[in-house]
Amino acid sequence: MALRFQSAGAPATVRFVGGVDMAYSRNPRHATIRCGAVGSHAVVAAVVWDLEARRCVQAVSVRRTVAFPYIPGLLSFREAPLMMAAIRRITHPVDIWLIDGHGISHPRGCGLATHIGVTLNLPTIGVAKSLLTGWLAGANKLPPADMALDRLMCTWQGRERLAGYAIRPRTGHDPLYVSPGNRISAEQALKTVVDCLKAENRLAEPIRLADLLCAQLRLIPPHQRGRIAEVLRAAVTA
DNA sequence: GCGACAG
DNA sequence: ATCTTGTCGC
Repeated sequence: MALRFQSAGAPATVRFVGGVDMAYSRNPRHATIRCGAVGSHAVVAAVVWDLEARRCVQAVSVRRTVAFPYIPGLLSFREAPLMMAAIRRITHPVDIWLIDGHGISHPRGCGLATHIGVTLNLPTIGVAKSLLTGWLAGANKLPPADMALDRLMCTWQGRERLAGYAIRPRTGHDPLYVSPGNRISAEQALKTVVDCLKAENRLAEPIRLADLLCAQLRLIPPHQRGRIAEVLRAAVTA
């Protein structure tokens, strides 16, 4: 099958939603390298969330040395290789992936979620916590404080278009920016993310779980395989 | 030239 | 993202 960069090819039903996130830690062998810098370590966590049973069915992690610096607009060069390594470790079926970053809401229409989706030919959704580019329809620049949901507009390749949606899962908190990564429409992407929200949290559950895992795993020395396995095992809900 | 800039 | 004390807001 040829690689596709489009909204077609979406999953017929969405039950198992994957979530991926990353965190950085220091390289134990090179105390001089700052955390997050090239040469430091990165921890990736990937989880599978069962929307029907409302539980986590699998959790994996990958740890690697960071090879590319952070450059706004080029995040996928830094994080996509590691996230894809974690995704490949998942054995449980996954209908669609939630990626911590933007999809087509990107200066060139190709954010982290799009990059991963196209490369692996998987349905992906970008779920970002802040804006990289673009604006909200109706607003000039900043999201209105009382906004519940609004269209996210973006311009790339000289054309203005709907990039996704901004939603506010918790009133008073910052919005979440949802845009298609690959093989899904903006509307389907929005619905999927909303379905993954828990009333008490700002983040969609699959990404929140991956977030939590990373926060714990980054504090564990890489050689302590037992402790890492223990944390991953505890993340899977009975 | 100036400011903005996912994680 | 990560490093960090006190501090602003609900």
